Amino acid sequence: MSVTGGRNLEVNRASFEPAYHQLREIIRRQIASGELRLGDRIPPENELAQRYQLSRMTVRRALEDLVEAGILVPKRGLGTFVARRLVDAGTVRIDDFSEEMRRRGIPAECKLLGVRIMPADGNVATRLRIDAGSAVMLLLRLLLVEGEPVGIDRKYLLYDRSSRILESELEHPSLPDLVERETSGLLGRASITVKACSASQEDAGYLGCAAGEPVLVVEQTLYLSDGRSAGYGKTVYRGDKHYLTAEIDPLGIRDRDGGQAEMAGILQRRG
Amino acid sequence: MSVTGGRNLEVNRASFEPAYHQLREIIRRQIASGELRLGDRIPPENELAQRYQLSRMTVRRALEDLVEAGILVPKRGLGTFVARRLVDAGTVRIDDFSEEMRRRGIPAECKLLGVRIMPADGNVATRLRIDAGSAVMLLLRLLLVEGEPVGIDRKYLLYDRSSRILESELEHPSLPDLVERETSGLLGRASITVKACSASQEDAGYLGCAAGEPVLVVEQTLYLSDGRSAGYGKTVYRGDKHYLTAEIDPLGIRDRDGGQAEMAGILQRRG
DNA sequence: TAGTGGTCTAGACCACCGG
DNA sequence: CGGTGGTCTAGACCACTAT
Repeated sequence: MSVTGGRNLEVNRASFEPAYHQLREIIRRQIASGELRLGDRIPPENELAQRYQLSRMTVRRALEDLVEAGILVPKRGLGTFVARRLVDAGTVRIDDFSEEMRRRGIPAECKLLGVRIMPADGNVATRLRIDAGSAVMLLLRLLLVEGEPVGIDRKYLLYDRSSRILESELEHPSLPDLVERETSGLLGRASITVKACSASQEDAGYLGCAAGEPVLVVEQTLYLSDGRSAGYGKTVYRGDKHYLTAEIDPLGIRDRDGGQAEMAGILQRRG
Repeated sequence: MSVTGGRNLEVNRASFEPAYHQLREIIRRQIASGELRLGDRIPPENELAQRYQLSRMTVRRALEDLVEAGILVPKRGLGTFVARRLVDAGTVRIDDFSEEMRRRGIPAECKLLGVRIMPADGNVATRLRIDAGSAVMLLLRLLLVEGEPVGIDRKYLLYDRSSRILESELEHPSLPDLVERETSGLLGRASITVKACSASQEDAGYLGCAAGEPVLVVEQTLYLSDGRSAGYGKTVYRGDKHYLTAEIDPLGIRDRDGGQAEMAGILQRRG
């Protein structure tokens, strides 16, 4: 209680928690509590080093994480400032259905309806950059929650007759999984789109709804490093049964529990 | 041409480009070219330091960026490895319409249709965690591309009669913009959902389509650090005229032009 | 000019992991 | 055990910014 007047404002060098973790959380708490306000300049790195008895490199390591998270904004020659905007836009993570449901804690199943070798139609051929009619492999899966279909998933791969797909590996395949198993070459780039459409007659049949009902469509195309396409996936979700969601919480306010800094993980991925 | 046989494999200390930038790009190029393959172990940090005549801390600074991007995976006691999976899921950035169109390079307009003080209906009241019927402020904007409406945007704010909204500031407001202007307090957390719905009669009128047509709905709720809600935005896009999209390109393969490492920016945000 | 962040060094000790 | 990455130090020089 000597210097600024708060608690938890010193770095405990005896702790197993790295010093830069501790300093990072101290600063984060100072922002969350209002002790540091949006747009404020924080003390210079040298001052923080003196204040907390750390080397400047260690102080920088602490600030680095907060800068990466968009919470601090360094300005050369001027100082480091608390961002004026902690929450701006957001990002929605696109996972394969099984993964997403696991993340959300919702019990879900995937039912493999079939694996077929078939000629590519126009859309698939365009996506895979092959001639229409070329042989492609299709994996068709029904996505269910509580036994009710919520989505129908199609994954198309360039057909290579030398490959052997193991049935046992098809339970929860993500598109990258499949492509990596089927293709030699570096999987380097991907493209994603999310849109709203009307359910086709065929999809409505799978989904147990009427044709024309709104569906959420997530498409993913994967490319190899040489520019070739490697795989195309299209997942069609019933609009009334599935949605995408994300939480943005840069200061870890939701998870605050007064305990030690176990919320450090929040910084690791911005999502 | 003394050591490993490629070009561009030395760090030029006379360059203005930081050494860690150069080493990072060397390693990235080695992965993109196949010289380093997925799952490979890269040389230990001490070896890289010797090889490129850098200190170990500088080597670590170079690797740090690649680890953050998910391209390298360090394992304590074992070494640092090229990730087996460079492209897994992806993230779709959710921007305000104007921002998103600017990013995509599509000319677009926003037309403010009105600002109203009105009682909150059930949905809005729930989102803002207030009683139904409480006064809220609504900003209604029509989103257009080439003069055609593609979306209708509603932003709801807790109404504070002490505030003065300037008409001139309402052209391209994002929800965080508005909330910050209207609310005192730290804007600390946000929640986003993306779903497919049928156009309501009212929205169909704005969008120039039939009621029941599929629409893409993006909802955003902002919270203050004390847990109160601060703003709720709902943007309804014509399903046939607007979609969300993202490109994932961890190795910068799309942008490679053979020139110097001007593609460094790719690492800065995973998006 | 003085102060700031950006980069870099040449060490150090540690925890972890395989053999 | 030896090698690896994780952390940390106490300096250094630089480019940038404001005054």
